[in-house]
Amino acid sequence: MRPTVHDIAAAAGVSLATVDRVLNQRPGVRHVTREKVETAIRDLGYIRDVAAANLAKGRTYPLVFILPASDNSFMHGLNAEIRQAVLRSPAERTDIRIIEVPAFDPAALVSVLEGLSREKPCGIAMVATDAPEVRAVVDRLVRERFPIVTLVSDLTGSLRHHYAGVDNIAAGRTAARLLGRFLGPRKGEIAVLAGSMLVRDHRERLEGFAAVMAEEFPDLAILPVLEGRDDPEVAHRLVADALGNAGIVGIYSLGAGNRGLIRALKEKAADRTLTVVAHELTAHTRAALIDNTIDAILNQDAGHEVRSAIRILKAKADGLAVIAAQERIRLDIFLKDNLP
Amino acid sequence: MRPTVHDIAAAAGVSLATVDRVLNQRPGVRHVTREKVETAIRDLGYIRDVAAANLAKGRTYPLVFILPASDNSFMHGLNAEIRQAVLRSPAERTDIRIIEVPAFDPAALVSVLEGLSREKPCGIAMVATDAPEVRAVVDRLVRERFPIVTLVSDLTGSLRHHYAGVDNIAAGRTAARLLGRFLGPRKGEIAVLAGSMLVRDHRERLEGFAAVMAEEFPDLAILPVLEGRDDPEVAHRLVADALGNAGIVGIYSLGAGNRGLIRALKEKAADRTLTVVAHELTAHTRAALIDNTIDAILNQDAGHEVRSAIRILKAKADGLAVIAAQERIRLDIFLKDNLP
DNA sequence: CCAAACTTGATGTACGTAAATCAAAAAATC
DNA sequence: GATTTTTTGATTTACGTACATCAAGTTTGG
Repeated sequence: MRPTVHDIAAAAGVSLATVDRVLNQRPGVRHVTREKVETAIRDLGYIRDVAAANLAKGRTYPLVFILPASDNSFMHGLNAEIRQAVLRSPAERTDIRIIEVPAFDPAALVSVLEGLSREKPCGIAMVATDAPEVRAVVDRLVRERFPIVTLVSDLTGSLRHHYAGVDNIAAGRTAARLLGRFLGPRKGEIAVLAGSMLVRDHRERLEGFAAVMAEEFPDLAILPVLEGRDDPEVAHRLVADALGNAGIVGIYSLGAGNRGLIRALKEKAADRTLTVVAHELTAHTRAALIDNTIDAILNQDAGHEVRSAIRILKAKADGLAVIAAQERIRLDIFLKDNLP
Repeated sequence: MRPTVHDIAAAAGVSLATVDRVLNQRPGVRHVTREKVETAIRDLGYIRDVAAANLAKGRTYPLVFILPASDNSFMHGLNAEIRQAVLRSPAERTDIRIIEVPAFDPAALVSVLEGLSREKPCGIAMVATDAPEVRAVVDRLVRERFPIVTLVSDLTGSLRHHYAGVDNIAAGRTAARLLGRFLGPRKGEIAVLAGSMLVRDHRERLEGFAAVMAEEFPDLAILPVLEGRDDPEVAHRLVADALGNAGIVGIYSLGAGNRGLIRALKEKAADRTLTVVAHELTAHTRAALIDNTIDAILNQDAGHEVRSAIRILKAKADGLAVIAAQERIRLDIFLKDNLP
């Protein structure tokens, strides 16, 4: 059997109360006594039974998820996954609240975060908007000992404890290689459809994409980025216009709004053999992959991101370790053959 | 607060002891009383606190992993992941034992399984050897209420509760599409290196591969399968020989023993532009992907498989639900840009 | 050396469930 | 209606930890 508090008390020659004081870092223990207890803990390999401790404490984990109020499939999916997690709350002792903030609005995000510092949740997961003032509040909250993880979009250079999302530079690079390899010896131009170059993940995807294109596929030229604002209508118009250019052989869609892209492709390019790589698996992109309108989809598993964020926040709140490999968010590549 | 046993006792107008009898399916409760209690449970939305229950029971989960004693990187990796899980045992209340059986030996597997039926573990995870007699014992054990999951290699048509592994037909199909698309307009022959056609997962990969090749890439012909017995030396010899054929433009390696494949490629095909798709990410295949000897790697995450198997066995033992999406084992596709 | 401050022990209750025991009540059997 | 059997209640202990209280012990400082 694994050792209990009683065993350490006996081993250290102190009372249960003293062991408790050491374990929970309560005052009133002399330095030498504390060391005796800590030695016993190490020697016996004592590990606190978190389940029993939580039971005794009646602990719950109040968590807050901060999401941009964006009306696209991916954010809807992310929201749905968090609501799934809410359903599991009783079993997981979590108490999850979702706060929506206007998208691309650092000030709004900052004020929400400042409100939270009063409310004392035991963890915050946020889709970060990349701005200095956001970084500043996040750093302050981390210093005040709030566990914070960024979700989907990171806040590089901040003190956030963890990023639950994909490596977007790698995603862009992968898209470039897929597109380049699929096109083989063909030469021509590549159209890139993004949401907005103000969003860090989109910038990073483009950066990775452009890098590999330049290094390895010099016969393919990237056209100026089309900013579709993650809006299907805008995307449709931009892509339909762009397809007037007969030199386009491939498209990389690195943001949302793929519904518009797909419609434009079906209207204007049914007769052309375009190679298309898009991000985010939704009902629309899935159908387009199956009917060969899209050739490959890169995806991040929103469910995994949410579950991972929760696990990490709980672990941080308890000062426990996590299984690193389990928390790595993969870049999923879907061809029509390996769809889930 | 969520309701406790006390609340249902009060609501049903019975004593705590009776609630306990109902919850734990102990005898000595009249039918009508049992129904009263069950109604109260539903009405109040009572959920048993598994942590408290496990604490009270002093429950541990004795689990058994049965693996083939194969000396290849993948099985070593799988073994290592299980040992990692053993290290987490205290926190997870598991008690994991690994049993190795001779590979490809249904009789050995059967006798181990029969031995287990006496020992009463609360769950069994096994890399299945696909044979009728194995299916028979598995079905018998499942009927005797042992939770069983197959790992890596499935036992189709048996009553096993779950399969923690990838869809190998989809894997083969994906490999074919990658190879076909990467080769583009090139015509020629494709060499396939397998471990053994006696193993179900290898047969399935080939089946999926051949299907897509036939449907979509008629200019590429599949050569007779090279059976490398998952052994680097054998694989090396077979591939080196095969490369005498100048018509080969691509290789699909669907088993283990890739070290031999890679060496053969470097010796005999450094000057040729072969397209190569291989399975399983190891130190060797990773290096080969980076230096362009291999173009894509398909992988199954052994760590995920092990953790998933454990979660599922525990859930089955407690009669609880699992998060289906979390337990789906992805087919990972790695290009040199999205390596972990 | 005495008082104040600090340190430690002893003890009890709680968390939500499991499981056992024994007594009492109800139902079924004759 | 008495007897046996079944059902139910009441109560207790336990799991491993948290946390509070109070008494007793040990150090300090003056």
